[in-house]
Amino acid sequence: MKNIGAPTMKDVASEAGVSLGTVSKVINGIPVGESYRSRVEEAIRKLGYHVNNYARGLKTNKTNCVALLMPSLHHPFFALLTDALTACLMRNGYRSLLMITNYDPEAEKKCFVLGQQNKVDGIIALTYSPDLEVDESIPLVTIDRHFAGNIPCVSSDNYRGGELAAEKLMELGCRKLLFLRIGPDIFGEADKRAVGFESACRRAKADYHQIILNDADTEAPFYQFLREHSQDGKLDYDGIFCNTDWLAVRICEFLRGEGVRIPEDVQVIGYDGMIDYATRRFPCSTIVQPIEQMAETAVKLLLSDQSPVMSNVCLPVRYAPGGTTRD
Amino acid sequence: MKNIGAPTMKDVASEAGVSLGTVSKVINGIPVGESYRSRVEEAIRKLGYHVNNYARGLKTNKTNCVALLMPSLHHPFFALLTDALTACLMRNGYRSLLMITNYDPEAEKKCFVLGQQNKVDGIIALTYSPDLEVDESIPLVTIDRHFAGNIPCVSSDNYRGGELAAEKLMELGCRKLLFLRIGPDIFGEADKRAVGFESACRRAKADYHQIILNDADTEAPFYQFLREHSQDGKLDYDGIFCNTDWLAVRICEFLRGEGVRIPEDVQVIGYDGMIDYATRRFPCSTIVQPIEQMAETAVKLLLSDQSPVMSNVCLPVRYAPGGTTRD
DNA sequence: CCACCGCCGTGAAACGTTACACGTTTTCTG
DNA sequence: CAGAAAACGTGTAACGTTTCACGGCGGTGG
Repeated sequence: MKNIGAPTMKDVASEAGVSLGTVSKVINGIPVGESYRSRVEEAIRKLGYHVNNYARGLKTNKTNCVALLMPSLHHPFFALLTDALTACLMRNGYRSLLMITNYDPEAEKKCFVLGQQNKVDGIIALTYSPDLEVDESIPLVTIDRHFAGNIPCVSSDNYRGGELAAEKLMELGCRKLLFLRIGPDIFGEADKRAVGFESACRRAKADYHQIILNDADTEAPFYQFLREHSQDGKLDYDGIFCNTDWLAVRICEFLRGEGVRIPEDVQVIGYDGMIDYATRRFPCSTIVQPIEQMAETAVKLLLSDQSPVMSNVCLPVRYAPGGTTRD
Repeated sequence: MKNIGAPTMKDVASEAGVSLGTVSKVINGIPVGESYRSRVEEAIRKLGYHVNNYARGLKTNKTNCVALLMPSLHHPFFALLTDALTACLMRNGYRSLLMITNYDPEAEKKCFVLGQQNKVDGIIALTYSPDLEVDESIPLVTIDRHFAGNIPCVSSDNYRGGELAAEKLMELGCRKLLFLRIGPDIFGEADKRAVGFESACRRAKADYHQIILNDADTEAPFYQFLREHSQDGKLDYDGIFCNTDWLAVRICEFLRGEGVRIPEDVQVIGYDGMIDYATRRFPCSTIVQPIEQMAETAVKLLLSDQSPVMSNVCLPVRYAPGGTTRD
C-alpha cells in the first residue's frame, strides 16, 4: 500500500469497489446508478481526492486556463482590469495565468510562447509591441489594441471620452480649457482623447491648449506651465482635463498649494474612473472607463467562438463628478 | 498524415529521423551528439514545436506554477505586490496563477482547492480568513499573516513603521500628533503601526491622538474631526500619520482646501511607499514597505525547501520624504 | 418464450511527456 | 591489438485522466 502522493482516481475506484470509468463519470456529472454514485462520493471524501488538472488537460486538450498579458500593475487601470478579468474568468470556471511584460516587446513575445506551452484556452492581451505577429492557433482578444487581421479588440470610447470632458467643462462654465497628458500612449488609443477634446472645443469655439509629455519622468513641466500662465493666484485657464486620474489629483494638489481654489477658480476632470480603494469614491471628477464591462466583454468574446462580425467592441464611457468640478 | 493539432515530440522525432528519447534529451538540455542535436533543433524549428507543459507536468509531477492568492487588486499595495511576485516568479522560471478572493473566506478556501487541482508547486497567500486550515501537501508562504503551525510568513516591520513615522514627525518639529487609520486590518498586522506610533509618542512624552475607522465607507469622520479641532484655519495638530498613502493624499487635499498649508502648518506622513506610476515619485512623505524585497523573499522561501528555522521574515521599512513634510 | 434493445458499468486504449534499462558504438588502456 | 569501460541512442513503461467499444442484464414486444 503506497500512501505516497495524492490519491488518484484509481485509488478512489478501488476504495469504492468500482471501475475507473465509473469514477470518471461521477466526477464529470454523467448519470450513474445512485448506489454507485454515493459509494464513489464517499470514497472521494474519505481519501480527500482532487482532480488532477494536468492529466485532464492532457487528455481533453482543454485547460480552462487563460493567459493575461499585462504591461504592469503599477498603473491602477491595469490593476483594476486584471482584477476584473480574473474575477470574471473565475466566475466562468477559468483560471488566469498572469504575465507581466513591463512594456517589453521581447517579454511579450515570450509570453505568447509560454501561452502555447501551457496550452491555454485563450489569451487576453494588452500589449505594446507594434509588430507582434500573432499565432492563429490560440484564440486572442486584445484590449485597447487593434491588430491587423481578425483579432477581436475591446476598448472604450476614448474619442468620446475626450469630447465628453470638454463638453462637461464648458457646460459647467469653463471657457479656457487645458488638456494635460503624460505617459506612453497605447497605439493611438489614448491619443484619441486629445482628438475628441480638441474637436469639442473647436465646435464650441472655445479657447484650448494641449500639453503632451510622452516619456516624461515627472509632471514638473506642467507645474512650470501653470505658474507661467497665472498671476496673482489667478490662472489663465478655468478648466483642466488630465488624461489620467492620478495626474488630475496631482495637479489639484499643486494648484491648491498655489492658492488656487478648486472647483471655484478652476475645474479639473481626470480620466479612468479610478476608485479610491479606501473610500470607494472617485478622488476627482472623471471620465469613467467601464472596466468591469470591458473585462466581461473580453472574456465573453474569448470564450464564445468569436463571430468575426462583432470582433471590435467599443464601450461607452461616462462622466462622474468627484468634487473637482462645480456639480 | 494528420496535420491537425500542435506537433508533438513524436512528430519532431520522425521529422528528424531520431527516437523520442533523443528529442527529449535535446529539449531538456541533456548532452547529445552534435549532429543529432542540430537535426532535432532544425526539426523543432521547422515544425514550430512547443513543449506541452501539461504532459510534462503530469509526468514529472512538477508544474512550475505557483498560485497567488490576493484579496483584491484595488489596493495599490496588493497590486504592486502581485506585480513584483509575478515578475520574480517569471525570472525564476515559474508561472503565476492569479486568484482574487475579494476578502471572502469561502473563496479563499476554494482557491486552495483549485491550487491542489492544478498541482501548483506552491502557494503565496495574503488571506483574510481567521480560521483557514492549511493543507500540508502544498508548500505555502503567507504574507502579513501568521498562521498556526510552521507556515512561513513574510511581512514588513509594521511596529517599527509606526514608530518611525512618529519619530520623524517629532524630529521635524511636530509636538501634537494624530494617527488616522481606515480600512480592514490584516490580523493585527496593520494594527502594529498604531502600537509603534503610540509607544514612540509616549517615549517622547508628546501629545497624540488616534482615530481608527475599520469598516468605514468614507473618510468623512476624519474631515469632521479635523474641522472640529481647528479654528481660524489653524489646526490643533501639527503632525499627521495616515496608515496608507491614499488616505494621506486625501487628507492633504482636504486640508489644503481648508487653507491649511502643507508642510508649513501641518506635516503629513503616509504608509506603503506607493509610487505614482506616471511620475515615478512618492505622492507624499511615507513609510516605505520593501515590496520588491518582500516578493523576492516570499518566492525564495517558497522555492528553496524552507528551513523552518527562518520561517518568519520581517523586513525593515524606511522613511522617504515626498513633499508633505519639511525635509 | 425468444429475440432484441437500452441501460449502464467495465476495461483498455489513448493523450504527450519523462525516465530508465538496455544495447550499440566509440574510446581508452595496458 | 584486444578487451573493458564510457558514451550515447533507443524503446518502452509509466503519469492520471477521458473516452469508447464491449458485454451483461433486465425489460419489452411479437
